[in-house]
Amino acid sequence: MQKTIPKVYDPHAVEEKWYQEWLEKGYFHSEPNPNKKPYCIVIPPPNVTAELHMGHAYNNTIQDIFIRYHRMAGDETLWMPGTDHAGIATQNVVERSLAREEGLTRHDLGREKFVERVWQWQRKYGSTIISQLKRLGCSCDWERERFTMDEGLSKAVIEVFVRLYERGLIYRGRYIINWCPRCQTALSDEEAVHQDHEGNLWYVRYPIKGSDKYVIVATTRPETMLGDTAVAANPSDERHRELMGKTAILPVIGRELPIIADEYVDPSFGTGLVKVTPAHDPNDYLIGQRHKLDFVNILNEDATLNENAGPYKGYDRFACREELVEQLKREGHLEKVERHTHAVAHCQRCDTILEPFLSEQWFVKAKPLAEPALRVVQEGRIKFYPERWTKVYTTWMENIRDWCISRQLWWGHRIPVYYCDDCGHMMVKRSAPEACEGCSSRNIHQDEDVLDTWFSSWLWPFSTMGWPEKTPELEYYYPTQLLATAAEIIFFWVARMIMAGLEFMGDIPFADVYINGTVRDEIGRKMSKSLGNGIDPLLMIKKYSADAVRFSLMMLASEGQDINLSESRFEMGRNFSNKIWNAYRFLALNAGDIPLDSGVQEVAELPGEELADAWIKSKYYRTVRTVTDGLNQYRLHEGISTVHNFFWHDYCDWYLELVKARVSDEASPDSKRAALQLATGIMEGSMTLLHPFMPFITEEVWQSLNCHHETGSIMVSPWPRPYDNVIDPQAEAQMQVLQDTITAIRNIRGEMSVPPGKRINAVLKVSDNKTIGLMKEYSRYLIDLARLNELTIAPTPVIPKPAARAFLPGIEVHIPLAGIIDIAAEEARLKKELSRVEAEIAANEAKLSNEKFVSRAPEHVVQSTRQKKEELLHKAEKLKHSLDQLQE
RNA sequence: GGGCGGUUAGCUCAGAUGGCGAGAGCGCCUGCCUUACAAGCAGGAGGUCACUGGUUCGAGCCCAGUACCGCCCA
Repeated sequence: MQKTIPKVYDPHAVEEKWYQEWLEKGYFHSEPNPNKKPYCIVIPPPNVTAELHMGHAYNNTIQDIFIRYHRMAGDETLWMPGTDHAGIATQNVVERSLAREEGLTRHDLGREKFVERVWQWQRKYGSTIISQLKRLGCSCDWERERFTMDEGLSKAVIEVFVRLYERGLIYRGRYIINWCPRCQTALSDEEAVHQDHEGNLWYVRYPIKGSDKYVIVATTRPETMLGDTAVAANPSDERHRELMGKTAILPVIGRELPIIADEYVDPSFGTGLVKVTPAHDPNDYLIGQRHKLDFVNILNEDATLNENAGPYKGYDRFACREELVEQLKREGHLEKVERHTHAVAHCQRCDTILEPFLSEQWFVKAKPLAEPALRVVQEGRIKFYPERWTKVYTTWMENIRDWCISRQLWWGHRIPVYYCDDCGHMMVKRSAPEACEGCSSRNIHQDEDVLDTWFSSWLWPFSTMGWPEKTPELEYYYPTQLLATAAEIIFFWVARMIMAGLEFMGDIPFADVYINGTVRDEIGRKMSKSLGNGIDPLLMIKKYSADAVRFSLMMLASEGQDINLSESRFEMGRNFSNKIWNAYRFLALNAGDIPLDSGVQEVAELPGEELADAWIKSKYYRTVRTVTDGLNQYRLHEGISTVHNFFWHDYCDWYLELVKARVSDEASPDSKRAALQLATGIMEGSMTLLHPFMPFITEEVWQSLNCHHETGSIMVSPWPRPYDNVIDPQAEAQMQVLQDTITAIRNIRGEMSVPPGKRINAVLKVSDNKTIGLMKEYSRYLIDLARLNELTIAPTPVIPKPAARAFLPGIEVHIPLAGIIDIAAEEARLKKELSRVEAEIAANEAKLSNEKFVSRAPEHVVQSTRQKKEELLHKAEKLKHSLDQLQE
């Protein structure tokens, strides 16, 4: 015992130390290696502005587990990391700091200087989340870190834009898009977040021209009436048939509105008559096109009203609504107001209410790209885990709409389109043209807009590997094996990567998609900044260790289910770390200088003469099998909970307890060495199985164990091979008999309040000779773990009286403790057991007396029911007899 | 309105292809600083598996419907 090992595991220095070591040794780095099978995951690139939250911690732990597992399993494993330039989010952050610190807007600086500021910001803060991922233990290949605005990735973006344009899949057009008046940019449909709002439904009277009658239209956004250019009803709606072809007069403005018939109108909504505002509603826009209506835009880009709004010019949209409703009421145009809940689109980034806005934007024609992307999923070439997300994906793909990709921002990839100032000619080019192709003018300007950030991240699985160049990386790692991400970006990202992969690489980007659940707070609410209910993973890592955070998250998460989290959950991981540490401490303290290098790699080959040895090996290889299968089938929770259970309960509670006697000072050096060798081998194997989940403590323990380590690190050591032939049902059954006997004695001790330190006598009446042999051979197990003094094992021993008794199949346990037994307690204990047994007998009898059960249930089920009933009857008899004896 | 998930011990959750005495961790009760670990050890209490029908010899699990909670889409 040379060294002092602290009783409590201290993770802080350990985690720091090993991460550095791994980095220095280059274990995270991968190079194409034709001798090995590639295994590659591309990280869902976090926003450069992001700070690590629990969702990141969860998602990246999952990825790291698969990466570490496959690296150990012998694959050439690459985890490709990087960050995303996050156009709107990043521009917002920099604009805010500019305003706060210098009182400037981006317009004060001008585009070029502003973009330079963003780059400065990115260089300064962009690595925050990367260093946080390192703290979590992520084994990404940092030498390959990428950023969506890198030169190479930017080149890929331009290339893709040009190719799609040339294929006719990118077009510019004037359509209704989602407009954020605060960010002052267009957004894609996916960036418009719908929330239910308690609003009103205003019923407004529009006079009919040349009559004293009026029509009543219902609207949730009365201010848009200023842009109305028609009134419409469903052609099948009898109520309004005679109105068709007439003209209504728009109040306030006085514009004449044709009354038209259109299938789109829902007769059950409001009065069955709707106002049509083609420039401010996507459905009305389509009606407008069908009926060749006027498109009257009434809004400025900041959502104030423009000159088309007549008297309301210059009003904010909401002030206008209020005033306008007042005016309608005053002038008798307001029929009634109803409460009405409806979905309102908000900006995903800033939560501002969006406006459907008519403007000129760039779009990707989605259908031709979606068709093959739909097919590869339907054909099972790409699989979703859990499987149910397949339907979410296919439904979206089947109803896909064109993708608005232009953004009125400065931070991002600028659209590679150039216009001649003289002749207006438009050119789509990989690099800026010198002169106009049409008129040779040199007065050329580039499109002001940038591209949606997702227009670069949809290329991520191959742009990070050097596309459009033909690189060895693409050749070797593409398609990748796994994408692990959250459900909310299936549409934004997963679906589009599949489209891009097929279009530009001619192959799927990944084979499996693992969709992890959402991390929620303890009462099931999504963690969010505004609710302030988030738990900071970095803080948790400081308090409980990265291993504990990873372990606890995985213990809580079954496949794809959401997890409700509270800080106390991390104690689970901390406690388990401490358990591991102390098991190690036990071995180290006992081994001292004894070299434990057995010269063999596999636990299966380690000698072990005793039943417990065969048993623990058997349990260990069951665990290897379950964990390995679990990892291969994306059942992480099953994997980690199996090792946890094995290590804590089989290994620590039983095996190490049994080993204690074999390593005591009285034991022979040989037996001590053999026992420690196997105990250490199992420990080592357990660390290996745990390593993907808890990389740090497993490395620390593995390095500290006094045995062979030619690989230099657990993270590059081989994953345990399953040895199903070492799984030994007989040893397990025999051990189970001993364990049950020990537990029965412990139960009596507990119920009788016998102090743990006090040794007691036990008499075992065992009917079967084989079992007698077993129990005699391993009587030490009983004596040590049940804390016995004298132990009698015989077919017909002298049965002591009074005694506490327990009955197992073929075994009677008698604890003769005259004077210590509490007769009343024993009676209560036996009665309780008897009533439980009797209830069970009744249940089994009911089954067996059912003819259909006997005739239709499989033979082995009937058999085991019969046998169970027999055993229980026998036991009940014994219990009754014991109760009678107590009276004596 | 359409789709999906959830409802199992006080709390948070496991329970492939229906055959258990329905499990775990935390919490609770009892006894223990038993020389690896009190972040621990031993023992124990606690559940009509949301509800209603159905299929089946047999349902927590399969089918239909209902209720509540949550998410996605329109």
